[in-house]
Amino acid sequence: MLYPLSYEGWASIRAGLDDAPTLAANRYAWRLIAAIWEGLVIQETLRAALADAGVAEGLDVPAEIGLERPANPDHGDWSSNLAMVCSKQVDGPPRDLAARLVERLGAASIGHVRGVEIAGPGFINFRLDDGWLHDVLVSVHEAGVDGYGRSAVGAGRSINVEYVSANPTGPLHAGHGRGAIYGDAVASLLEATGWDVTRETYINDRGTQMQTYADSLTARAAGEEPPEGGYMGQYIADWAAEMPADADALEWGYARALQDQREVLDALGITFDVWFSERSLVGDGAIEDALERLRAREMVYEADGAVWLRSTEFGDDKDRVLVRSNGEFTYLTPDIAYHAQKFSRSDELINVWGADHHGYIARMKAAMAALGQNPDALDVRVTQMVKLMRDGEEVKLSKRTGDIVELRDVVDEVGADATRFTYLLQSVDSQQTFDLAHAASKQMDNPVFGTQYAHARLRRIADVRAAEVGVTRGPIEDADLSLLTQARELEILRVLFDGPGMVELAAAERAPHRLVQWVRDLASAVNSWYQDDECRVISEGNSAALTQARLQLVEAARIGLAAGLGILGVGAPESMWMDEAE
RNA sequence: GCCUCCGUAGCUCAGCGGAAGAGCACCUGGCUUCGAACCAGGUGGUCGCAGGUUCGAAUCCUGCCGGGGGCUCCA
Repeated sequence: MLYPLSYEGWASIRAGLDDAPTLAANRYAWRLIAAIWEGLVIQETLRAALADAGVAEGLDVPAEIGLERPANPDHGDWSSNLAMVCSKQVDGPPRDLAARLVERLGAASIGHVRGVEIAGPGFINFRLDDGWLHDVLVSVHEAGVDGYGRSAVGAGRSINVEYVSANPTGPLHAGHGRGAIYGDAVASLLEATGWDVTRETYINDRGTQMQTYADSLTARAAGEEPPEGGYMGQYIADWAAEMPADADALEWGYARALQDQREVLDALGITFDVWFSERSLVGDGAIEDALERLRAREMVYEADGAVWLRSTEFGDDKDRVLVRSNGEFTYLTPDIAYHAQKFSRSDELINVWGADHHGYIARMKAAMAALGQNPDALDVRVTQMVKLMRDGEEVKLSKRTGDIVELRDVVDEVGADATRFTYLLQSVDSQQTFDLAHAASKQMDNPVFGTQYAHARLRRIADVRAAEVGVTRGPIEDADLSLLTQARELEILRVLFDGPGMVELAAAERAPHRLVQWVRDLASAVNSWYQDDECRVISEGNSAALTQARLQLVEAARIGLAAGLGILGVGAPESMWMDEAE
């Protein structure tokens, strides 16, 4: 590993590992070791130093010492709130405690730290030399596109991510798209952090809506209007025209709808490990088994000729019917069996549902609790609605479905990468306005374009421009990275430092938009750097060593963009010339 | 009525316990130089309102106001 660790807290590592009074320092020593192992070490070095200072000051040091990179450069490179958090433990204002801590810190020599100061209500601000950022560059190279941002925090745990789960009675619409791409990105984030992930979708291929769908197809095939309450979209007529005269309308229509859905999902790069058929639960008696388990636990009762689940005992508003008085299951019952089955395959479950299913969460969690499962191991994520716009006007109609916009139309109009990226731009907690024209735009005001463009620019420098002047990037060990001193060069490295933490955060929060935000930040840093004459990679005024150092930076930034986009399922193009893109 | 999401710059939205942000729009400036499909600078905000918790609240809690969604022996 490439970190010349000058922090003398190493002494405390050796001395303190079995020294009970310095348990806190001990904990930080181990964290420091782990950080060195993972390559990004500066944060834990500072934490270990702060922990030592705190322990020496007699403080009960918190398990997670607050340490962040302030947005305002006046506040230094790193900033800690330790003195404020611990001020209750001692007499006097936080700034005084901070002063004592800083004094103790000064005694140690901490790698890359040039100065420590107290600011505001008691922040301890560290100023570092640029070397810590050059270390970042090396670690990015070592990780590469396939390793950068990835970690093992979820290792050893399995998780099932269920998304899309649409009725096989027609095409997917734009609302499905949000859940589909969100679920897929969450699955990728969890994979990137070491989880054993199953991507799964549930097919509601049983029940009354299938018969309604079949009746609608049959009616259209006979040249009639669909029955009352039937499916009215133009696609029904189109598909009916394709349907062979002797086909079973339900089975044929089922296959047709599934094929249609699969095509769009394929176009978006979404593939499932498991397509779970609701019917299969009937075949293997899983529904009856689940009911039996609930009965055995005395979680059901009969009333008014129906079978009820005591879901109110687990926080639901009301008890829920499992078997109607006419003897049929409600929608809930097979779904309970399905979730129980998923729990037999994975440690944890994530469901991605549309906002209209929000009210369903409490009863499903209650059902899991009634079965003896931990309801907290079922994480239901709800995606708020999407409104489609084009040039400021709402788009409501689709060619085939009549009343809703098909996902296929979105992909056809803006392309798969832009569709994915645009859906992922915002938190799924907020309603989204998806402007089709904007998402397809080939200008910097479109974040998709700006990000991919940044990657293409880097490729152009590294592959084309360097070759034109007969330069190739050598081994990073031979590069003098200390030549990278320009503000915009260092800014790229700062953003690259944040990447792995952002992936971890985005995975933990199931919030891909956090990673999107980071990728945009990196692209923005790259695009600014690119236009800066002081940062030119290929230039007559540059020494060979400077060119080499900058080529290493180009590759690191490229790795960051490609890895981030890769986890999001968005392409990192080598070129974006219009004629090549079309 | 109950549950839930949202309310931050003119617009679209991040930030969700630590020292108010981005893009667009608007104003100004920059192409004989790695792609100006670009870049830089500037204007612009009592973070819906009122209490509370905290050394510290856009961020947590409570109540209200405004908007979306849901409350079915539908799926």
